Amino acid sequence: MLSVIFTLRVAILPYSYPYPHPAVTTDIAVFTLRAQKLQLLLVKRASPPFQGQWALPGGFLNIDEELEDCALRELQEETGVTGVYLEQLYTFGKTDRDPRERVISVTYYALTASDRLKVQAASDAADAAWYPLDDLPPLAFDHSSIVELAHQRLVAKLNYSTIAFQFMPETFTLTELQGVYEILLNEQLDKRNFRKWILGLGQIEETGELKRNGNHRPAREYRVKNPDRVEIIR
Amino acid sequence: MLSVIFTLRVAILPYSYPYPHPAVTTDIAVFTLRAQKLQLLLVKRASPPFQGQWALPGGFLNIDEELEDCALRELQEETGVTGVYLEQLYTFGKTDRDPRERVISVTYYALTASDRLKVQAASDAADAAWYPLDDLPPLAFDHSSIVELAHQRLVAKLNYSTIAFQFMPETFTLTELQGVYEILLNEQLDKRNFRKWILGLGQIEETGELKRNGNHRPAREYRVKNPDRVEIIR
DNA sequence: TGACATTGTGTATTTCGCACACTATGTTAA
DNA sequence: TTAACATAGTGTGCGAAATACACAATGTCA
Repeated sequence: MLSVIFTLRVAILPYSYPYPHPAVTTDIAVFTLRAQKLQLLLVKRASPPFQGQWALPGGFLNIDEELEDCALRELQEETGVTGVYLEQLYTFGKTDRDPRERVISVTYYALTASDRLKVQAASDAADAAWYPLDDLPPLAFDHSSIVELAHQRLVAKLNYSTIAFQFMPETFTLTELQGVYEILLNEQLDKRNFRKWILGLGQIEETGELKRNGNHRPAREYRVKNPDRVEIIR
Repeated sequence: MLSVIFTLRVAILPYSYPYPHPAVTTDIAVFTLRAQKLQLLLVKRASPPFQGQWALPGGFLNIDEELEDCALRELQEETGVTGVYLEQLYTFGKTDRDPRERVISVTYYALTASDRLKVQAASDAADAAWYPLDDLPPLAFDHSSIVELAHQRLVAKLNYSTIAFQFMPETFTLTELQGVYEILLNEQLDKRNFRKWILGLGQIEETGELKRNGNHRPAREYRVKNPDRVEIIR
């Protein structure tokens, strides 16, 4: 009839709290802008559960590894992506979120400029690819909730921080920057008001160069004064 | 000379990831307003490490327990406090944050009205008490960082949510409510502007009663329309 | 019934967000 | 060389919201 096999593993652990411990993972929602769309980095799962389904990059925490290092390592191992802006998002721990065992996932979201990217599936995943956020495949586990929360956080932060600069290449024009905000906010912005506002923040400066891009007037190039910090504004 | 005793415990665990798992705890920063001050709920540790030192209430997650339930349970067990407003804060996981073993702490912060409180040290703690936030004793582990972050979050939320209502008793006067904001923001507010603003939010309503409180004109009583929800405003 | 202590109220000013249209300039092709 | 092109770059006016500011109203208590 039906055989139920229940696997018991014996582990020798140096701890002082003699009760079963949950597994801890990190999962990362990496966003970028490609082809005028907000896109999300996914990996195809190489093994069960959810084998063959798309999921966020992520994996188990090593016992002597910092949480953030784990997120960056998994990202690198599974997708080859490095050098992203990373921020902790939320910790998901529903008892039934993983069929194998109790798993607590500390989730992060990350942003990166599309010109920095070399995505390639690495050892731990069968495949890695960018998907437009408005056209995602079904995701494994509770990863849809993670993505939704990450997207909310990202949009909320546009209004009171310089987080959008994380999507920009080293130099850019004001028109390009405005385009980024328009994609993220999903609405058209007024050119004069946008420029007044963004320059008023005092977070970008002219490079002195002009960017030529077609048979028309070239645009001034700007750079972010503090590209590695996300500043709180207002 | 010096004996180093290294305890190894053998655990039989039904999991599929054959590597050592960290312990997972929750810690909770509970705030209330007492004696015109923002105060924090602390417990005195009954056992090592940091035995006898003050710490946030909290403890180990049961393997089949939801994270939030764990926070509420530990709070109840260690301090007797129940019925608070609870929100996830951040997950702390530095490899060296606990001398015993690797511990990932999912932290929460909580708010409660001072009239709801019956604090008493329960089984798991030697003592429990409120301390003014501006006069805290040294805290165990990395709990100072947790408190600092929780306080930041609380103050930030005052500006764009109705979180301050969580400190109010069932009915209150506008003067009392203004006092709460003044304590939390640590600045004086203009009475007319405050009333215009707070009534404009449409989140409180008159009870119809008057509150007598001395030899002077009584004040109208108000209640929160939705006391269990924290609304995002603006 | 009058002194007291706190409640409750309005207006003027400044600041910020938002709507709105034309001139400037480098490129390219005739 | 010059004129058409395509995008870059710029200022002002209006309404809403935030802020500054002072006195009349009311229940209590002696």
